[in-house]
Formats: sequence, C-alpha cells, structure tokens
Amino acid sequence: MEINIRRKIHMDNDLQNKLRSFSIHEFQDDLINWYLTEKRDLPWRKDQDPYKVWVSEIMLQQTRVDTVIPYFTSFIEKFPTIEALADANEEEVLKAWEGLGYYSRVRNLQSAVKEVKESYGGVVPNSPHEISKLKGVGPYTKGAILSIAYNIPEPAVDGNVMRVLSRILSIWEDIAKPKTRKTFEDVTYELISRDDPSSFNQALMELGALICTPTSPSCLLCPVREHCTAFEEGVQAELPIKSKKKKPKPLQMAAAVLHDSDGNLYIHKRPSTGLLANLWEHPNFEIVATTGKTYREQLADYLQTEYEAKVVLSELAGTVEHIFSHLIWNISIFIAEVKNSPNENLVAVSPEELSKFAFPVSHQKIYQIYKGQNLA
DNA sequence: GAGTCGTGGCA
DNA sequence: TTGCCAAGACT
Repeated sequence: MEINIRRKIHMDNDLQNKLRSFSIHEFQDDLINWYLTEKRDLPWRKDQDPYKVWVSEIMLQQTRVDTVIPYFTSFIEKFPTIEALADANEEEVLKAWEGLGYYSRVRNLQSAVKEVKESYGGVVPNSPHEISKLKGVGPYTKGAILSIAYNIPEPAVDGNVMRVLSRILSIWEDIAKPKTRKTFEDVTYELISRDDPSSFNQALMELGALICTPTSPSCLLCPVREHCTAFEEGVQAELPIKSKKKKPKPLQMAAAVLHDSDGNLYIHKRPSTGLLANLWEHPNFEIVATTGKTYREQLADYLQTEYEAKVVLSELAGTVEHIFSHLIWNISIFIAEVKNSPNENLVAVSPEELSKFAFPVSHQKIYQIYKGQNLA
C-alpha cells in the first residue's frame, strides 16, 4: 500500500500534461550516463563524506566552482571533521573563509556543526525534517546533502536546475520569484532517478554548468537534446525567464589606516550581525553630505568621538571602490597617526599579527594603499 | 515577497 | 564600462 501524503501541488495543468508524455526513464539514463562519463574531477567528489558534501554545498552557494576549490581544500585540511570544526576557534574559522564572501554562511555552518556534534552524536542527520533545522541548511542544501551523501531521492533545486528544466519542459515562470522554486521541486520529484538520485541531481547541475549555460548553451553537445522542448522550438535562448534585480545603492565613506609611531595598527571588530559580521576593519564611517565639513575633518571628528583617538591625518591617500550585491562603497582613504591611547573599541596589532585577523576584501585594499604610501 | 548578505569573472 | 551573474538562506 502506497502512502499518500497530501501536499500542495505547484504545477499547473499544462505542466502536468507535459510530464505525462515525457520519457522519464530515457531522460534519466541519457543524463546520468553523460554525467558518469563527463563529470569534472572536483575535490568534494572524492568520497561521499556527508560533512565534506555539506561544506562544499555551503561554499558553492552563489559562488563559482573555480573560486571554491582552493578554499574547500584548505578548509578541509584545517577542519577535517565535524568534531574539528565544532571545536575550532571562531577567529580561525572566519579567517579560513576570508575573501569568500557571505560570511554568515560560515558562522551558521559552525553553529550547525556544533548542533550535530551535541544532538546527533556527530553524524549528519539523514532525515529531511532534522537536517532542515540546522542553521544555514535551506531547501537546496537539504536536498543536496540528502541526495549526494545519502542517496535519498530529494530534489536539490538551484539556479542550474531551474535553468535546465525550464528549457527541457519550456517553463515560462520567473525563476527570480521565490515561489517558482516550488514548481521546480515538484518537477524534479517527478523526474528524479530512484536508482541513483545522487548522480541525477549532480548531473542536472553539471549539465547547467558545462552545457546548458545561461548564455549560448551548447545544445549540439547536449546529451538530453532529444528531450528538450525549448531546443525543439528554438527558444532555448529565451529561457529561463528571470526578472532584473535592482542596482546597488552608492554610499560615500571615509576610512583611516590608524597607526602609532611604532607602526602598530589599530583595528575594529564589526558587530556580530549584519554586513560583514564579525570581520575586522580599519576605522571608517559613512559621510554626512549635509555638513559643511570636508571628509578629512569629518573623519577626525569621528575618530575622536567614537574611539577617543587624537590623530594627525594625512591628505587624501587614495580611494577604494567596493561593490556588494546591494551597496557600493566609495571610500576615501586617509592615513592617521595616533598621539594617545584610543579606547577599547580599537585593538592594537603589530603588522606581523595582522594576518591572523579576517578582513573583508575592501579593507585589504585599504591596507594596500597604506603600504604603498610607506614605500614612497 | 522583498531586501539583505560578498566577491571575482566575463561578455 | 556596465550588467549579470554563481551549486541560496535568512529576516
């Protein structure tokens, strides 16, 4: 007796009809056979260790494979097991993520790993309900870990999967809308191989990365071309539908590379929530356009009131532009020598110790300007 | 649902 | 140069 779980269906009648006439098993075979032959040799594919699969999936969120590879390798060397990551120093973990972006990912990962150690005996849970409760594990990552590490037929719908399947079945929904993902989860649940869900899910993503690319897909090399309704109609370049995101908002900032006469640097730890949480930075603030004061004067005032720092400021030493997903920082850089002891909101660090602290890329650029000035 | 949260690569 | 991303999750 088959268990009938009543759940909402996110497919319209047209899509359900397409699936009824779709050659599911032939599609699975063509896709998986291609994957087994052509898949890339990636470091997280050496085994099915659920921990390594987990780390790789978190790193790969919104991040390119080529970028992730060196981070994954060194991260696993430093923290080879769930136990190692759970017991690791937070600063060291953040340092291992430095430059990779979306830093809340690694904070959530370590938090979740501690939860697995304490509540699940160090074994990544293999049930959808339990794994979903872990911090940072959303619908995609849940399906990816369950299918890749445990070979459980759960959909793992990412941008690749939505692009590929929107073309295969000519689905004209806007993939930028959150609710559209549910449609593709329903579709994937109908299509996924029960014999090899791991290869099936990875094959869909691999196809999206190598063949069914966002622009100029290589349809003539595609192993599932015969199943693709968009190719049949010649509309593969029109799919998927994706609405535009809005432009990032520019902000004018001023920053000081603060040092004393011995060359020690004074740095600040950002708050534990929000943008670049827990990372270190050189003192900086957002310029107020309405005052009559220059950036340099505003910066001196800020260093005094925020850090009780009496400083001698250089003229403008350079500028740094840094683009986030939703913001653009235009930072004017000044060099500042402190003449007193600033308050406890700043930490004094020698240049040699600086490499132990995790900085966002924007503040690495700021420090480079300071080093350039010292050479001149 | 819309906004927040990084970074580097590429057409 | 500008836009658009690339294996999303959280609030």
